Amino acid sequence: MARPRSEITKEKLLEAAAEVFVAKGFRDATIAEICRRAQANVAAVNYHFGSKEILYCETWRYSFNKSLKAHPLDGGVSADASATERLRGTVKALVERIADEESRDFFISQMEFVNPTGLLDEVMRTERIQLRGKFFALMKELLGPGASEKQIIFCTMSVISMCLHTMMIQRVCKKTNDLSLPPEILNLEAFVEHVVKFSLAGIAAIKSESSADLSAHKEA
Amino acid sequence: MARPRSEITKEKLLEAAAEVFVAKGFRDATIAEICRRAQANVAAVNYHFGSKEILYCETWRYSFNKSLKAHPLDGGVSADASATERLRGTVKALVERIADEESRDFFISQMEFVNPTGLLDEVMRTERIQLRGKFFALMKELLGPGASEKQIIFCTMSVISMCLHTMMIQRVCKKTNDLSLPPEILNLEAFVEHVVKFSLAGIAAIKSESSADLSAHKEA
DNA sequence: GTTCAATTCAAATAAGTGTTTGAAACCAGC
DNA sequence: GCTGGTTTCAAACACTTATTTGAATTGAAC
Repeated sequence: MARPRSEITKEKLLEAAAEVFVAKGFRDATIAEICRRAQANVAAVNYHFGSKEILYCETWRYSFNKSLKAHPLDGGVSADASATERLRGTVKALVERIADEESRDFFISQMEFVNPTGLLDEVMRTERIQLRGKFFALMKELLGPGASEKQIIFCTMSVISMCLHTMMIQRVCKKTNDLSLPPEILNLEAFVEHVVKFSLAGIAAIKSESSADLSAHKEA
Repeated sequence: MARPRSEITKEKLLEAAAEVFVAKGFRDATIAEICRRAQANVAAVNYHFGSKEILYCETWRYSFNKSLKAHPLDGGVSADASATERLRGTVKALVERIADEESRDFFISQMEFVNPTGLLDEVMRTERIQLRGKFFALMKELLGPGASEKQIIFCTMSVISMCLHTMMIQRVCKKTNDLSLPPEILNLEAFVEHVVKFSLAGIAAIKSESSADLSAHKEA
C-alpha cells in the first residue's frame, strides 16, 4: 500500500490493454482506446510503462499469471492419481482456461503465434515448454516404456491440438454469433469427456503398433 | 491475352501481396513493400485494385484457388473407396496443403480467425462450410447410423484440429528455426499415418459408447 | 508518324497514432 | 498552509502510411 494511486491506474491500464489487445491485436490496438477504457489520459501508458511495446509484454504476463491462478495446470487432480485421471484433469484445466473469457493470455498467445510481433518470444517460450513438458511426461506414462520419441510427440500434439483449436473455434463462434455449428459444442464437460475418451483410444492404438512390427500400410 | 501488360503486374502484385500479408498481417503489411516486391510503383495497388482492402480480399481468393488446385480435397482417393481410405486421403490432402509454403490462403485464414479484420468473413465462410461438410459426411459414415449430432461434430473437430493446429506449429517452428521439437515431426507421411490411426481408434471408441448406455465416469 | 487510351511514375496530400512536453492538480509530510 | 515529489492532463510533435494527382511513358491501331 505504498503508492495506491499509481498502482490503481496501472492495473486499470493492464485490464483495459488486455481487452483491447485481444480484440484488435497489437498493431490495431491504440493507446488512445486503452486509456479511454481505463479512464486515464493518453500519456498514462508512456508514463507508467514507458512504451506501448512494454505495456504489451506486461499485459501478457499479467494475464498469464492471473489465468494460471484461476485454472491450475493439473485441474485439481493430485499427482498420485492414475495417469488417466491426471490426463482428464489436465485436459479439463486446459479447456476451462481457454473457455474462460477472462483468460486473455491464451488469445494473445494465439495471435502472437500466427502473426508474431516478436515482443513475447521469450516470455512465451517459458510457458510453452512448461505446458509441453507436463504433457510429454504424462504421455510417456500412458504410452508405456516402449514408446518412441516420435509417438510421444505426435500423441501430445494431437491431444493439445484438439483442445486448443476446437476451443478457439468455439470462442470465435460465440463472439461472432456464428450459428453454423449447433450449440451443443459449447458444453464443456461433454467436450472434455470426448477428448479424454477419444485420446485414450488413440493412444492405445499407437501403443499397440510399437509392440507389433511397424507395418505402415501404403498405397502404390 | 487481351491486356497482357496489366495482367502481369496484377498477378505480380497478388503474389507479392500474399507473401507480405502472410509475413506481416493485414495492418503491418505496407503497400510500399508489396509494390517493391512486385517491382511496381506504389500507386499500382490503388490503380489496379482500388484499395488495400480489396487487394487483401483478392489475394486470399487468388491464393485459395491456387492451393486448392494444387491439393484437391479428396487427396486423389476416388469416391467409391472405403471410408477409411477416403479419410486417409482427406487428411493427407489437408496436411499437405497446409505444409505447402505456397498455400498462403491457409495462413491468412488462420490470422483472420484469431485477429479478424472482417474483410474476409463472407469469402471464408464458403470455404469453411465446404470443408466441414465434406468431413461431416465422412464422419457420419465412419460413426455409423447410431451416431448423434454431437458425436459427429466433436469427432470432426478433433480430426481437423489435429491436422490444422499441429501443422501450424510445424510451420512456425520451421520458420523460426525453433529446435525445441525434434525434426521428426516434419515427416508428413508419418504424421498422416499417425492422425489416421489415432483418429480411427478414437472414432471407434466414440462409436462404441453410443451402442452401450451412456456411462460417463465422473469423480465426486 | 500520329493519336489515344492504358499504364507507370515521383511527388504531394491527408489522416492516424505513438510519444513528448510543460503546465496543472494532487497529496503526503512538515 | 507551505513544500516536494508524484501523477494527470491537453496540446503539440514526429513519424508512418494509404491514397491522390498530374505529368510522363508505353504500345497498339490507324
